[in-house]
Amino acid sequence: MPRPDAPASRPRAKRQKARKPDAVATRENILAVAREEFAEHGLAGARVDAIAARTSTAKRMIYYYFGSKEGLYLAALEAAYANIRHSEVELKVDQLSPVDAIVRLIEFTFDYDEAHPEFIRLVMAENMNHGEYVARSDTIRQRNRGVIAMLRQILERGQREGVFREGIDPVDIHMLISAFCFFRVSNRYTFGALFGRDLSEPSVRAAHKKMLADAVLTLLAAEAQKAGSKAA
Amino acid sequence: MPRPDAPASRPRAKRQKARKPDAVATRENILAVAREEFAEHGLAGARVDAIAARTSTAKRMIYYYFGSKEGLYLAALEAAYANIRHSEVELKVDQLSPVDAIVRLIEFTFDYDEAHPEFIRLVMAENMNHGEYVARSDTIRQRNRGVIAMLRQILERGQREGVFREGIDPVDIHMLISAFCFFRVSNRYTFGALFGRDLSEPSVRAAHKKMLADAVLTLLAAEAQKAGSKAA
Amino acid sequence: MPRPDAPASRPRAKRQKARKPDAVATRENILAVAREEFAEHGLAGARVDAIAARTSTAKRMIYYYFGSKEGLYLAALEAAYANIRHSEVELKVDQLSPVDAIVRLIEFTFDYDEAHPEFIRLVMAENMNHGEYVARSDTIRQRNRGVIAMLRQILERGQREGVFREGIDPVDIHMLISAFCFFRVSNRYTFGALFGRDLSEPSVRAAHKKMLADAVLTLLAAEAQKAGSKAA
Amino acid sequence: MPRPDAPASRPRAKRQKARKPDAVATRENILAVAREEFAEHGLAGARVDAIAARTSTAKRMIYYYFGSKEGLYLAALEAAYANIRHSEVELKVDQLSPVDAIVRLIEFTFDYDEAHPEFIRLVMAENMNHGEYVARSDTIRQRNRGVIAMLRQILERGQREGVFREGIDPVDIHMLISAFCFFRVSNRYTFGALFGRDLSEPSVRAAHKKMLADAVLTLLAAEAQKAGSKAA
DNA sequence: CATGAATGAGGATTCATTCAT
DNA sequence: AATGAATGAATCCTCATTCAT
Repeated sequence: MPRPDAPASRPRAKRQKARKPDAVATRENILAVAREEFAEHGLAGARVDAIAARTSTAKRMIYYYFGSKEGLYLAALEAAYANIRHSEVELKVDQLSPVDAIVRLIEFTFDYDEAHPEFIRLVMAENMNHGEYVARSDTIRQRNRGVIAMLRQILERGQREGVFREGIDPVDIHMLISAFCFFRVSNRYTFGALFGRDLSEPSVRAAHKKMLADAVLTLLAAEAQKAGSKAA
Repeated sequence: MPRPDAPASRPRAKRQKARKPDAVATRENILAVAREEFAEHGLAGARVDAIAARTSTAKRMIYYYFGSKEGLYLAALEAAYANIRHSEVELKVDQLSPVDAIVRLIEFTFDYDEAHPEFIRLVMAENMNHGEYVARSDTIRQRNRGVIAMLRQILERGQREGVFREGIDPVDIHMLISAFCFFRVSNRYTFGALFGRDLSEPSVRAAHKKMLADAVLTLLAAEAQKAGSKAA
Repeated sequence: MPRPDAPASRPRAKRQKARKPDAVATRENILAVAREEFAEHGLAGARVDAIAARTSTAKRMIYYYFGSKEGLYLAALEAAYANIRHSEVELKVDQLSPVDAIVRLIEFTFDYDEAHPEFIRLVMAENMNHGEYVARSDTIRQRNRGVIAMLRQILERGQREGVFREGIDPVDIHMLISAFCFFRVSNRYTFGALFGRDLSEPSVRAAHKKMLADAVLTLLAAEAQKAGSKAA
Repeated sequence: MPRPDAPASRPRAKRQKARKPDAVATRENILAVAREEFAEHGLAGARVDAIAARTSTAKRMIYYYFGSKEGLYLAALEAAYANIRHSEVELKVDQLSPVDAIVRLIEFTFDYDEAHPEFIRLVMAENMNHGEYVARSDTIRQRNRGVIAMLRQILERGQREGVFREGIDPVDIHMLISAFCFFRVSNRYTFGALFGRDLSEPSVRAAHKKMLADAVLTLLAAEAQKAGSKAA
C-alpha cells in the first residue's frame, strides 16, 4: 500500500473521492490481519504487536481506527459473521424441492465451515468470552435471523407437500446441522488425537456429509419410524 | 470450591504411611483451581497469579509441582479427561438391549456435557491450542479408546440381533453424538445470542435429547429408509 | 556517569534531520550503564532492574532496544571491544623504529588495561561464559585482526633491519603482552590479597611496565642468548 | 566439620571412629560438586539447586554443613587453593640448579593451570567478586606465602652462583609466570575466538611453554643485554 | 543425621496503550 | 492521516532459604 506522506501543502483532498481511499484500505488491511490473529490465538492470546507487525501500517493506526484491542476484536468478529450470512443469501433454495433444499443447506454449511476454519475459531474464541461481544453487537444479531427464516420456509413447504413431519422447530434443525459441521472443524485436533482419525481426509469428509444428510432427512421424513426411542 | 471429582492424575498407590498427605492435598488443590481457571479463560487468558490466589498455598508451589503454566495446564487437561472416561466405565451398557444401550450412552454424554461446562471449555481451549497438549499426553490418548470399544460392541450386538444396519462406523456415531452434546454447551453463548434461545432451559433440553436419540436411532435402524439423500 | 567513549555500535550515518536524536541518546545511555553493570557483576550477576534504575529511561526501553538481557550484554561487549581497537588505530607505530614501536605498543596495552578495568572485567565475564557471545559477534571478530597485522608489520620491519630474530609469531607476542597487562588488572584482587602487593601503586606500575618491555625485547632481540632453556 | 547431634538414643557413636564417616563423605561430596558448579558459573551464576541435584544428599545438607551459598563458595575456594599449594610443595626444586629450578617451576605452573581449568575459573570468579572471599580467608592467605619463599630461595641461589641478576623481585617474577599461564586458560575463549587460535593444541602448548621459559630466563640472566628499553 | 514440602522476595520479560511530532 | 518512541502495570518464573518431621 503506497503511503504518500507529504508534510507540506498537498492537494490530497480529492483522494477521498477515489474508489478505495488509503484510509479504507488501511482499515481493511488491519481488519484482515486481526481476523487471522484472533482466530489463531483468541482474544487473550492475540497480540496487538503481532497484528501491527503483519500490517502495512504502524501500530498506532490500530488505536486510531478501532480504539482498543477489544474494539478491533469486535470488528473482526462482525466482519466474519457478515461473510457467512452474505454467502447464505446466495443459496437460492426456494427453487429446489424441500428435500433438495435441505441437502443443499447442509452441504453449504458443511463446506463453508470446513473451508473457513478461522471463522470457526473466531466463534470458539467468542464462546470462551461467554459471547460477550456478539451480545453487544446488534449488527451480528440482526444478520442471523435470515437462516432461520429460510429454513422455516423450507420446512413449511415440505410439510405442505407432505414430505416432512409436522412439529419440527427450524432452530433445532439448524442446531443439529451446525453442531455437526462446526464440531468437525472446531474439535478436529482433540478428536483427531484421541481417536486417530483425520477429519479432513476426503473419504471421511464424504461419509460425514452423507451421514449428516441421512440423519437430518430421516428425522424430517413424514412417516419416520422411530426404533423405539425412549429418550426423556 | 466444589470438587466432586479429581482422582488425581498421579496414582501413587499407598501414600507411604499416611504420615503427611499434605503434598497430595496441595497438589490436588492447585489442580482443582487450575481446572476452573483454564476452563474459564483458556491457556493464554488464565493467570498463574489468579490461580495461586485462590489456592491454599503460595504461587511457588505451582512451579514446584507442575513446573510451568503449561505443565499445570496439561495436568488439568489430563485430570478432566480422566474424569469423564472414568464415569463412562460405570455405564454397564452390556446389560441393556442394543437400542437401550445407545440411548443410555446418548443420555450419559448429553447429561455429562451439560453438567460439566468446564470440561467442555477446557476441550475448546485445547482445540484453540491445536490440540498440542492432548497430542503430547499418552495418558489422555490411551484412556479414550474405551468409548469406541464400548460403542462398537453395542453396534455389533445390534447387528447380530438384526436391529441395526451393517456398515456403521462407531467413531462416526460417536462423533455425531459428541458433536451435538458438545455444541449445545460450547456454543451456548453465540447460539443463544444469535437465535435468542436459551439452551439450558428444561423444555429445550428435553426436546434436544429426544431429537438426538431419534436421529441416531433412525440412522442405525435396520430397515432405515432414506428419503432420497443425494449428498456426495 | 563518565562516558568518555561509546561511539555506538550502530553506525546510522546522518541521523535523518537531527529532528529527534532522543532515540540514539536513550540507546547509548542504556548501553553505557549496562557496560558498567555487566563489568561489575558479570552476565548472571547483573540485574536488569539495576541497569534500568540508573538509566534516564524506563526498564521497558531496554527490551525495546536490545530485546533481552543477553542482547544488551552482547551490545555492551561489542561497544567495549570497538573502543579499544579504535584506540589502537591511533598509535601510528609505523613512524617509529621497530624497538620503539614495540615499546609503544606495550605501553599502550599496559595503560589501556589499567585505565579500563571495566573492559577487563567484561572480557573476564565473557570468558566465564565460554566466549559464547564473542563467538556470535562478527563485528568483534573482524575488528580484532588489526592488532595482529600491526604487530606483524613491526616484527617484519625489525627482521629486515636486523634487530629482531626470525621465526617469531606475532600472535604469541601479542599474547605475552596481553597476558601480563590483563592479569595485572583481572587478578589484582586475589594477587593483592595473597601476596600483599597493591598492583596499582605507581612504583609497582613502573617496575612492571619495564619488566614486560625487557622481557619482550630480549625475546625478540636478534642475538638473544638463551640461558639454557630446556622447556619442552 | 563433624557435628554429632544425636536426638535419640542410638548406637551410632562408633561410626565416628570409622575411616570415612558418612558425614565427612557427604561434606566432601557436596564440596566437590560445588567446586565444579562455582567454577562453571561463578558465585552469582551457580545455583544451589543445581548443586544439590548433583549431590548424593538433599539440599538441606548444604545449609547444614556450610550455612549458606556464600559459605559453600568460600569452602570451595579454600579447597581449590589448598590443592595447588599442596602440589607445589612436592616440587623439590632445591635439588636442581637455579636455572633448572626456574624451568621446573614454570613447567609446573603451566601444566597445573592447563590441567585445572576449574581452579582458574574459580579464581576468575573470585576476582569478579573483588577478592572479597579470599581476603576473608586466613587459610588461603597463609598457604600462599610458600611459593614466594621458594622462588626467593632459587633466585638468591642463582645470584650467589652468578647466573642470575641482582635486584629481581620474586613476586614480580611469580606474576610474570602466573599471568602467562593463567591467561592461556582464563582467556582461551575470547582469545581463541578473536585470533582463531586454539590454545590447547599441542604445538601451541609447546611453543608457549618454551617462550615463557625463554622470556623469564633471559630476564633473569646475569649479563642480560637489554635492546634499548625505554619503558618508564 | 536427614529430608520432602514450603515460601517471600526478587528477576526477566511482555502487554496494551499513549505521547510528541 | 500517520508514526517512532516511550511506559506502568502486569505476568511468568526463579532463587536462596527454612520448617516440620
